[in-house]
Amino acid sequence: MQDVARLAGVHPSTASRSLAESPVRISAATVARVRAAARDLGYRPNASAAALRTGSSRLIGVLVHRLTDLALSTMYAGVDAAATAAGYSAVVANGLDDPAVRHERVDALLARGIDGVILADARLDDTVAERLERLGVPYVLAMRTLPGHASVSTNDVEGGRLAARHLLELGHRTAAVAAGDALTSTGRDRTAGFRQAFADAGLPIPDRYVASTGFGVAAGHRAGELICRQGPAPSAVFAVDDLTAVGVIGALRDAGRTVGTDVALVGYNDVELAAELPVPLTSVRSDRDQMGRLAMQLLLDRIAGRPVPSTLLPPLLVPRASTLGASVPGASPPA
Amino acid sequence: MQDVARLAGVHPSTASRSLAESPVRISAATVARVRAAARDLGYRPNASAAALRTGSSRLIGVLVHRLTDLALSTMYAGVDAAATAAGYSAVVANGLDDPAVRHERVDALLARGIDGVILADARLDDTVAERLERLGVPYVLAMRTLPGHASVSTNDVEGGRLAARHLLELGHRTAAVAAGDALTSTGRDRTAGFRQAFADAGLPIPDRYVASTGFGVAAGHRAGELICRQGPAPSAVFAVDDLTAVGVIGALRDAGRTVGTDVALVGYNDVELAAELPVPLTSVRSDRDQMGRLAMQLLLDRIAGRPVPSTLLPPLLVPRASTLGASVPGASPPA
DNA sequence: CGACCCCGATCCACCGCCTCG
DNA sequence: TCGAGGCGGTGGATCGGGGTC
Repeated sequence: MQDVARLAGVHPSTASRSLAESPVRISAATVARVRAAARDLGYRPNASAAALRTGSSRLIGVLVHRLTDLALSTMYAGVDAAATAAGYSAVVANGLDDPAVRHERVDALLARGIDGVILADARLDDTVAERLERLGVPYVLAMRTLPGHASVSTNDVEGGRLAARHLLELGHRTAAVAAGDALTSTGRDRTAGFRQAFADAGLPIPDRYVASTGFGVAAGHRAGELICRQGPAPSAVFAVDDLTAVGVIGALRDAGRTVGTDVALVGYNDVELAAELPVPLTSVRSDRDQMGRLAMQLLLDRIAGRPVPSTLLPPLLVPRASTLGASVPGASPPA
Repeated sequence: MQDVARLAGVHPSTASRSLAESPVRISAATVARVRAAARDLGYRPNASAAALRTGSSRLIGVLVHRLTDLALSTMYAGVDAAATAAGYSAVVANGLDDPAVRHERVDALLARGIDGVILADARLDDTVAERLERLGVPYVLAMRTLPGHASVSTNDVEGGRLAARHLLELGHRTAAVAAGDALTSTGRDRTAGFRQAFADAGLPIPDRYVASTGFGVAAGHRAGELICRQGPAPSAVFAVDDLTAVGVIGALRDAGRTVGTDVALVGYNDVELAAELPVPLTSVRSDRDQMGRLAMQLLLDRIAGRPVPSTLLPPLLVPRASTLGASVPGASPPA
């Protein structure tokens, strides 16, 4: 800054003002001169100094349970894009769904002086959101919701219903659910919407067909195994997450059943690979890029002290061969 | 700090030194008293102030092309674990394989005063690594290599050879390659190792069977389409990345061919979902968690001014049904 | 012609921590 | 163990010069 000021022939504070987004009380000529000098010198403001002085680090924290979850990493891409555009940088922390780890990671973020947090790993049984609230740290939930906290998510109850109606229309009368984690809104709401639609059709789904083994490939495999062990075998399975669905595919395969032929399968999120599987996977699409961008936008609003509303993004069913190709025993095909 | 010092009944500078990792010239009793006071007050040192004063932000940057690449997100998990253990935080930046974007993101990282960079998106045609070198910013390459720069990666030439030998042993005499991005070491080396092994067996692979369409599901689909357009159809395909392999599966399916039955397919990285596909995918395993941890370790060494060696991790072939189940036209099955 | 005002630039104290003397 | 200075920006307070009535 000293150097820039010297080169431009002005006082450092004048240089500082000239470099601000919208310089005030500085002549256009001076601004131009200073900016040219800054460019020539390759000047880069020291973020630590600015943060110390202003009290704002322009750093935000993003808490996820695992970044290897495809749905989360695509959501994060949206956060990153919006954050970068607003001059913020994002620090991601893996919470691993362990309460102790999550609080530790939040501690580390707070010590960094982050301006706000995007909580993408909210759980019904934990207190990270409450703690942020109590500490007065701006935060917004993404992907998962929690009553009383602002969030951006897909309308998961509706998404579950969409999956169910699709299967019902195809003539299915029994279905199982790989329900993810029962302590997350995503697992709970998608499952609830699905079961509700079946119940509304007079075909309630017994609890033993609902396997809450968690999210991810391995968890999906376990869910598939549990479901296969129940008799009689359902003609359809709803997995509340696409990678979980892939695990289900593996377990069904091991049990000698073929998805898309003798079992229908619906996933959730519509990640890119769903369409490329040997039997393309029917999935409920969520707009995760939008979710991430919106979450960042809301966080900026909260940081600015504006009140923020929760937002529900609409889900969209994308039918593919994993349901369209499956036969429905004991039912006539739809018109 | 003032508060902590007051509560402990000492001078702020004494408190500061008591809170240091290994306090010097302070009595044990004082250290204990100060630390107790800090704990009671929930004292959190201001990272910006410390960074400004010491010149070290304890922040590192990680450059990836996309975090939605499963291989990279698992690698990042290793980086994150090692960084956290060492008291560092990682800022991830998506470079999107666009040179301009990458340099911009590096600019942003530098402005943050990051202590070092893990470059996981190195390309043969670009200059980010050179620039970091020139600027004197400590950095280490991960996943991809570049001649003359320290890196941690899988021995990709060997990995390609493993894939080829496996197919050769099964009796395949023709193969195509979904070769990823030709300007990355991962695409280039894996492909080179594979072709070399086929050439060594007297079965060189013509260029038209090598599709360098990039990484990822969509790129894999394009590669599969290109390969299908060539005649005669090869009995095996090697995709240099598992998600790319999934795209290949989709394209082959669209062309009426079935992986594991009439085409053998080998992927790379052995991501978790490979084993769960309807036809489990043979893949060359890379230890990406280890890769990330090691990269962080090497970066810390470089930050400390120690010279660092490049490291090659050994690949491991994991045979599954996508190759074991495929018939080999015109060849007798292996003994 | 003098008093006043306003705009552009400058001065300086300070953010919180670290470390030398 | 204490005291003080300074890391590098920031922004309120202040100053000065030129135009205006």
